[in-house]
Amino acid sequence: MSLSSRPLYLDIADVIREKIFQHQLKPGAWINEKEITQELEISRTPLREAIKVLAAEGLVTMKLRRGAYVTEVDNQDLVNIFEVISILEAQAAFDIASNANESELEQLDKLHTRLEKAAADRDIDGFFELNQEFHDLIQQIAGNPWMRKVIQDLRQVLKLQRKNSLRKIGRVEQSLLEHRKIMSALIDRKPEEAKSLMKSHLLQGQKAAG
Amino acid sequence: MSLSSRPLYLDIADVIREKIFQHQLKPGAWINEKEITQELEISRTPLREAIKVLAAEGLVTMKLRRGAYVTEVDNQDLVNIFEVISILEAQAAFDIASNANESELEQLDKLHTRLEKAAADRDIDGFFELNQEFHDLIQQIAGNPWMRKVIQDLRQVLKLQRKNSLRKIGRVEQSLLEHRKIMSALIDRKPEEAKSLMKSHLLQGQKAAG
DNA sequence: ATTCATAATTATGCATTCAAAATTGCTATT
DNA sequence: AATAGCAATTTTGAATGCATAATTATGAAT
Repeated sequence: MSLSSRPLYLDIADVIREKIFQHQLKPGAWINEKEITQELEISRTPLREAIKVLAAEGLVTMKLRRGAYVTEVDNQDLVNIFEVISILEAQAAFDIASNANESELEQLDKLHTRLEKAAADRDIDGFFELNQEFHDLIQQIAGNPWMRKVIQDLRQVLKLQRKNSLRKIGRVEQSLLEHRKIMSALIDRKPEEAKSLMKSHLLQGQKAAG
Repeated sequence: MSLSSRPLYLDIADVIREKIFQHQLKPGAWINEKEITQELEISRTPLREAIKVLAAEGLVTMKLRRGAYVTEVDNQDLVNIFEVISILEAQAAFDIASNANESELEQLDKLHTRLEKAAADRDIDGFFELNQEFHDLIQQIAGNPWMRKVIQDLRQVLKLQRKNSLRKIGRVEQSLLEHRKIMSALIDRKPEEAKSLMKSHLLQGQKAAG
């Protein structure tokens, strides 16, 4: 075998990450190495390397001599993480309003249209996915890969907590409204407005989650 | 033995991290596993786990089937990293000016005094260390551990590039001047001023480095 | 001497093994 | 029946072993 194009531990990290997001492994749960090695038919070596990667991402927490546990985030963590994300994404929105070219704005607008459709269809899961995509596209266009990585990692940690704010009644509509305003500010090239709209949009999301 | 209070791979990560910062391992250099295992008299297993931790921190870069290399940061990386740091630290300064208590401000002031002394003594290395401490204390007091972690990781990556801006003539004095102003803004409880001073302070540092 | 092909060496990725610590289960005592 | 102490089991942390890919060395042909 082993003509794989990427090392096994990365694939394993992906599998575990998914298990965590699907809540097959819930926050606080112990990660049973033996069980996973048997299920995936691998040895403990790449599994343990994968766990270290997830620990660095903040998804799991290592305890000395007692293995790895899915990270539990409390309300204070949510507040703190949202603070970082909102500051950075607000800046990204500012940068895009200032510097993005037309085709980039068009990409955003297209994605936004799909977001509108998902909302109209009451497709909450689809909306959630597209929402993530939207925010990541903003990072992509803003063009700071380090910022993007920081936000991706933090958004992952947010996903640990499944009381997805979008499930609150009215939140999808509210969120969409905010998105529309942000899009307008970007297209109209109003950096300061885009920035403050994005910031309050994210802080709204936090309030809805908390 | 092995009545150690922390797992071996963390110690090993520390050793390699130091080697990187001391430029014993220079950016772009291949990390020779065998050499390190022999030098530290350990096996490859914890070493490889340590390398994964460093990779997650951004200090080393893995290449499939050809091992790990010390990360090389180019000028664009510097710009991007400084952007993230400056945005976040500016916010932290804002928060401190708004919310820190007297004893916290005193701690900062004390550290600042030591910074002044190092500068007066022309102790550039000491100044560098204390400067790091100062910025980290700000994070500590601002009280957002997620933000602190993000900044710590990014600052580490900055340290890869040794053309330490403080070695430029006049930069220590300039930096000190900026610090003084920041301290004043904090003590005078002027959040907006602290924020913008901190931001320009960090962007100055970037310019000096670039 | 240079280049190409091939053999030898080395390094990586992963599996297996081993030792020490932690957990669980059992027995004896009250 | 509850608990303390000890034995058995499980699990973690780390070392060793092995297969394959990558690199280097060797040598033949031009």
